[in-house]
Amino acid sequence: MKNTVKLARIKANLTQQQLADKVGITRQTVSLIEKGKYNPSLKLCLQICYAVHAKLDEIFWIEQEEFE
Amino acid sequence: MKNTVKLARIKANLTQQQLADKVGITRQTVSLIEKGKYNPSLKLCLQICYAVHAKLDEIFWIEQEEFE
DNA sequence: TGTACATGTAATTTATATTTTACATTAAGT
DNA sequence: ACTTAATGTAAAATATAAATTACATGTACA
Repeated sequence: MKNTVKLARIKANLTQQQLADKVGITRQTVSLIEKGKYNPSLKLCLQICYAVHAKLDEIFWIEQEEFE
Repeated sequence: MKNTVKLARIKANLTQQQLADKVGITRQTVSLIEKGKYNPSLKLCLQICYAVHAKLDEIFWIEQEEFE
């Protein structure tokens, strides 16, 4: 699950730990999501969006051609 | 997890079963997602988007104020 | 009537996201 | 050198999404 969470997080000036705290998940989960190794739930995606002031498509959209 | 999947599905002229087949999930899962009783994975959200020709924010975005 | 389609939903099982605990690496500051 | 913050990652446990099976309702249509 490729995404731009890392970029958005840095733009929001947050460490993985700070983002994790804001969202209420663990730092490990943030790390794995940024690395594209997880398929996060919609709820989590939305919470990340709120934390970094972005919308879903900015961070999580993947064109169908490059999906999987 | 409120969303507009049902609307988008009907606009795309698909039954729950047809959408389920396109996405590769069961009809029950589609029903439960439409009813907001599931918290679908990002992968599933994207596949639904592709099937109904929409983007994530059109179907799954929830403003923070009305989140949960 | 009766049959088929579309949908809602419940119980159980299975797959997998996420947590927890833990250890490693790198870079910055002392 | 030493410490600390930030990050990557692995193994085992837990939580939960999703599948499976099954049954119920309403509607349209013969």
